[in-house]
Amino acid sequence: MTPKKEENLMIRTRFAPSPTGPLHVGGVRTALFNYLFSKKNKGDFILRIEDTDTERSKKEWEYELIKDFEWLGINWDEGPALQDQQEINFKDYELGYVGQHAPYRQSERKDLYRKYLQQLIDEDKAYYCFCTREEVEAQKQNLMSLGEPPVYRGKCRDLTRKEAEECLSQGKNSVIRFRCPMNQKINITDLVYGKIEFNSDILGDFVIAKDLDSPLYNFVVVVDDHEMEISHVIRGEEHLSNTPKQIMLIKALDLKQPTYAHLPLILGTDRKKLSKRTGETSIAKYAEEGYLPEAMINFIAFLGWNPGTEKEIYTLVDLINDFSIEKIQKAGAIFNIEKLDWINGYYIRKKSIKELTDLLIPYLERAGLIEKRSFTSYLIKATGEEFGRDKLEMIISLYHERLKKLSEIIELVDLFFVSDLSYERELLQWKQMTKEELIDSLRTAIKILNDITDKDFVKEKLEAALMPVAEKMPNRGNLLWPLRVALTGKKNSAGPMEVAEALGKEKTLKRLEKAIELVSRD
RNA sequence: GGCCCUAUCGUCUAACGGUUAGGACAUCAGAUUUUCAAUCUGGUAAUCAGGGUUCGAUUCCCUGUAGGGUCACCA
Repeated sequence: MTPKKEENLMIRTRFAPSPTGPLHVGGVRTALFNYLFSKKNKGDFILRIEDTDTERSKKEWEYELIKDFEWLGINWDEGPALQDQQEINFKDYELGYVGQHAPYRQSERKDLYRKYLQQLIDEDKAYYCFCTREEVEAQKQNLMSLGEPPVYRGKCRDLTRKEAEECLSQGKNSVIRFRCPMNQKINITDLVYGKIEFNSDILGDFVIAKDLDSPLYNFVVVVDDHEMEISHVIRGEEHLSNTPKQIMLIKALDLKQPTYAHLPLILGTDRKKLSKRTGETSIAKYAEEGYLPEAMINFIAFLGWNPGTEKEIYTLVDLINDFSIEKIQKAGAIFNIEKLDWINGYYIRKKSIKELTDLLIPYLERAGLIEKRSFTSYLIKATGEEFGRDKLEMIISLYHERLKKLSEIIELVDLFFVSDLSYERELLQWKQMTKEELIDSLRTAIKILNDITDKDFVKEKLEAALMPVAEKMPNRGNLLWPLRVALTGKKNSAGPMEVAEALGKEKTLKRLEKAIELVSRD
């Protein structure tokens, strides 16, 4: 049992979420930094499920959380493991574990906690408290109004063991409090914030368990981090004020203190801790919106960290290579969605059309625009037409550079999947064109396009036929703008030739006729 | 209120105590365009305030100010 030297040097980090809701982007950042730090140092990254709060913890959130990390491409060396690699759904969800310290779910480690809890009680370092919540709350309010630290200074501290046992046997409601030593200096050397000193007086006798079988956060975290041999605790700054409590427990239990690194908060636009009030916080929602995992990783990594160079496009692997804890910022960082959009657009542009198409098909299907027919063919739901994968890729390529997030594809390409366009006739008009000029322009376009065979109905050929005529007009827009609007029904879109090609000759001409009809109508 | 943390363009940030305070996003202008996007070029824009220390502070120290976190039988 004597620890080997290598074990002491081993870097082991953990992310310890509680499955009480959707995974928060702040949680992702914490997990990411733990992951990067461990991988950078050839160490292990552990995922531990903190589900001691049985009221709020749900298996379903745990499942979602694991799926989210799978999506992000962050994996762990120890922790819950999906039973098989297959696509699973929540109904079939069952956990196995990988790693030497299983189980990794706190609800399954009760025996362990009880042992440590009992030890503290036996050594009189913890005691039963029978005060009611109301009493404690009133006391706290009173102390706050006096400007004193709002800590527990109750009477149960001095109960003899016998008195306590008596109350217990009477079935009185109780909690277990840590007998926190007074007037002790607690020094933390935080890897991000440096030296921080607390005085133990501000802690009071905090509650460490509801009963022997229901330990609470500050206690279990200490036990588990020790049992799992965590070397570095990297977590959000909101935990900084919990750290002295945990250190006091570590001392009482005579355990080894891990190294701490607290991460600055991710802020909303109101400069407060990011919350639903000021922006979307759930990583799954970002995935749904069509942000790419590599963009999320890249963006989140740069919230409170930078490599110190001007490079800012980073893959997960690059991040592992260049990550260093010294470069972590001390001040909170606002979650700047504009920059995220830019990074996401960048990664979208880096995708091949094939990859992008694969990513986009589910969005088109969900929007009810298309339906998959076979491996390479699809159905336009509005018209019943069948078309091939190559056509789909062609359409998507037109919008490759215009996409900031995947979900935007719908409003961009819907024009290819509807039978009738609807738009205001004013939109057809380019600059100061009269109604007659407009009709004339559309007729010209029809005439030119009609002469082109189906086979030659491709961008280059269309350009060759249309452009010379357009050049002769007072302004190219006189011909091209009405044509483009007639085909797309939109103020902004891809160019008219490529849209015409994607539409095909028949639909192109039909839409031009419709446009003339629309303009002529009185 | 107690304790703790923080402070450079609007935002994310760079700068051995010596730089015309740099970059990116956003924004503005120009180029390119039938529109939008993409791309290229250029511009606007910051050291919270006051004291020290120093030949010299964005940088070190103090005070103030402003923001934030936390004070659960949640994590």
